[in-house]
Amino acid sequence: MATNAQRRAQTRGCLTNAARHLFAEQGYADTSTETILSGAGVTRGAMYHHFRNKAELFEAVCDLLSREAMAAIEKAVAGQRGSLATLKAGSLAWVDFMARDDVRRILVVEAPSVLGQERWRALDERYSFPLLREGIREAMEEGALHFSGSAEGLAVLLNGAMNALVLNDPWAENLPRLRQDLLALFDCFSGETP
Amino acid sequence: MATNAQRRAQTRGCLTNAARHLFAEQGYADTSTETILSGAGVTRGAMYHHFRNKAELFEAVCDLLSREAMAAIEKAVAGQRGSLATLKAGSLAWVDFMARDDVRRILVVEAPSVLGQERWRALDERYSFPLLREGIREAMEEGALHFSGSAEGLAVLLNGAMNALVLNDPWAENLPRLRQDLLALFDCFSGETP
DNA sequence: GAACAAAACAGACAAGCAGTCTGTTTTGAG
DNA sequence: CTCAAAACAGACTGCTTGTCTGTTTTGTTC
Repeated sequence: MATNAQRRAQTRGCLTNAARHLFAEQGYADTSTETILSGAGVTRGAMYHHFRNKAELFEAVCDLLSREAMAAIEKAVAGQRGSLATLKAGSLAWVDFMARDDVRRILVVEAPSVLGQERWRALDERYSFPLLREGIREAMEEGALHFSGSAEGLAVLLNGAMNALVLNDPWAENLPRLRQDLLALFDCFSGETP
Repeated sequence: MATNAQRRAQTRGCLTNAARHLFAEQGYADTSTETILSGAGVTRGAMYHHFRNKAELFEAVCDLLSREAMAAIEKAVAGQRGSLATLKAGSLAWVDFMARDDVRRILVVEAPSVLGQERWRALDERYSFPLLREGIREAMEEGALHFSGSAEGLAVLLNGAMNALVLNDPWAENLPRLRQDLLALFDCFSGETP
């Protein structure tokens, strides 16, 4: 007594939910589809009806996490005034979300390899990257940010810097210090001489 | 009529050489050990005598490429005068080396996932990262670089920025522009107002 | 240089895995 | 009510990795 759309959402939800936890714990390669199936209470046939292969299920998990990241950023940005403050708040929210063990493992460590460079890039382009790029562009146009290169280029560089911040700190022990360093980096563009 | 050391070097060399090309072409997961074995002209027993598993062979390839990267950096740095110029030249050499299709695929895209975050970090720490960190420290001490955060932190951020530069440009089509943006980023710390 | 040990190698083998395939049940449309 | 399509079930297959036992080659010691 369920509509097809409901059945679909239910099955896919169970799968992505079970998969996100298992991928986060054991990584993509060490998580067998069998385990996901029994964790989700779904059969093989059902899974391959909804996803072409294991990698596509992984991508669905990435989409899920990316949407959660967006929500976290938008929440952090909501109360901010001024393009630079907004940019900083959004960036810190992104870093804090990505630094979570499960998120980091899936979106930062495994995703490039599992999805391949292009699909990984497309994922970023679909979610957080435009936010960062437009935030930078806006701040530059308002004169709150000075950079002699392109806004797009600066966005790529800062995006990578934040990624590294997360990746170079396996247990988030240095996170507070690195967050400060990131803010210091932003200040280098805002006209404040250190 | 070969010494054990020679036999060892020969077999390991054949394996890492075959593996580096195959991993670069098809990625880690899609390259079977069978293919590597026949490509290297080595048997299964020999391979597992020298490497505990496939991942350890991959790590040997990473070490090989990292050493080549070091050589490229040291060559580029050789004729430079001044800590900032040295830092810039070394960084660009690193970027150019990493932007190579084979190197990027193995060291940037696949390595974090295959080695795991910690071993990947250890790899960086063993090779290029100390060079970058010490270059930055030196430039800061000489007053050629100004940054209100820590040298270590700035090294992490810049390292990530360069990584992203490579990763966000799948076919190196924007590399010249992004190289310029990277130099512009360095200038933000060198006291030059854009 | 013979005998013994250790390193290097060979290749058959087993367990596990991803994806396929055929058949069944459930929903939707007319 | 009927037929088509979506959703699901589960057996099955070919491939892959790592292991295991045995063989060859090198090194060492007397």
